Amino acid sequence: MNTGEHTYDILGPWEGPAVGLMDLDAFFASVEQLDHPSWRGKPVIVGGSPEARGVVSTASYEARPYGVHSAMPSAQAARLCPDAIWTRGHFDRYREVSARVMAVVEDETPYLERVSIDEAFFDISPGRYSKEHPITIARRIQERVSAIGVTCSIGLGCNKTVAKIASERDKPRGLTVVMPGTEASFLAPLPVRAMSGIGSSAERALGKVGIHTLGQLAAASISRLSPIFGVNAEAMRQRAAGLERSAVRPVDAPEDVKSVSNERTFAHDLTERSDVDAALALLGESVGRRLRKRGLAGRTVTVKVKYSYGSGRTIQRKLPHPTDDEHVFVRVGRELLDELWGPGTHIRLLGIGVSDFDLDGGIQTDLFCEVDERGAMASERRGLSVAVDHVRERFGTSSVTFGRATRFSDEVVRSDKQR
DNA sequence: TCTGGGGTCCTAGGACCC
DNA sequence: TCTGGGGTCCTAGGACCC
Repeated sequence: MNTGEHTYDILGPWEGPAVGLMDLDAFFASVEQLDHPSWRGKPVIVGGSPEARGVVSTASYEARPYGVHSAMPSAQAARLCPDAIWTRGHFDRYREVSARVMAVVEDETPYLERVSIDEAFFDISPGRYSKEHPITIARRIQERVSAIGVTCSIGLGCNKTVAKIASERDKPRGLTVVMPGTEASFLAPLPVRAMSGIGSSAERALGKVGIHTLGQLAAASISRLSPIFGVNAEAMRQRAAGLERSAVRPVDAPEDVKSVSNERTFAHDLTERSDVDAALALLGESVGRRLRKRGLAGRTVTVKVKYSYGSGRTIQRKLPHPTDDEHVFVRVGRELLDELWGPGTHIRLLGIGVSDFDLDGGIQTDLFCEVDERGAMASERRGLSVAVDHVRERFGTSSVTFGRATRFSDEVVRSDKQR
């Protein structure tokens, strides 16, 4: 529990809305420590390998004093903290723990808005669902989450912007409360970058017109903000002033997916077109499997490339019919690649994605099979894809690989093991 | 040994239609 | 015979988030 200026042990009355933001502390690393008791109390880093141009996804609190943090290149993290325990991560397990945590919060209030695997807003305004004091509920959420084996920090305030910023004040295991009526003075001295939605680009643009703090942003004229935020200028000003009123909106994550994609940065640039095609097939397999698992079929195929000299391109094409079959969308992906490929091309990153979903993937795909001139073949291939998915579920991802993808797959495994 | 792998949302221009 | 305007679809790219 925080003992700082924004925490209150004596519960005064709470007037108006109460919104919380729960953030799981060093979540991926904490799950690893939960699952590996011998890793507890030691620096643990979840991320890509230092040899393969990886970056840090999450560093445990034991690793942070060494200067290791999220998004840092793994090579740098390995130099700073040579004794760290490294893992690439176990995302199915993280999803499982996350679901249990979210169920705890949802048990306290049905007004839950999951924003990522380790974060959620919740509305605990007195009288809306429970009459209990918001601070009482927030403390109980922290206790109940701890019982699962991970910890969380919570920010509590009158709206989402305030709750989010408060949650970052005191980690891990912090509870930071901004009492109603104090939000303007809480926000005013903070740098504009503290507010979500303002990244490096907006920060730079605001700096050029002399706006550095949220207080200055709250006091700025719309004519000064419009060139930077466009139609959102008024909303951003309101948020900076502590006046945001956007609702906590319950979202069921699975049905809300807008796109499914897979991309990879290679330890060594790809320079042979045959390797690129094989890589695309392998990336596409995972996309197809995830689409079928969720019952999604999409109409737009996107291919993404980053070249060795840093610049990147995306290119997409709309299909006549939605598909969840990688044999279909990888073939389109290869055609799109023709436009990004030329002599001497060095590819550092390659990705493929499917978006623009129809409501019912399965039925739409069957329609596709009927109208396609090679419909029978497409239907057979689909049966094969589903069968392969089942084998993978039981025996692991590397148990089945198609023709040309095999060579690429071996190379990936080798480079992963160089560490 | 400098920069990942998911995503979402917005903008802007061209094509095309009426 | 020379130029309007609105609407929608498609595509590429940028900003931002965890």
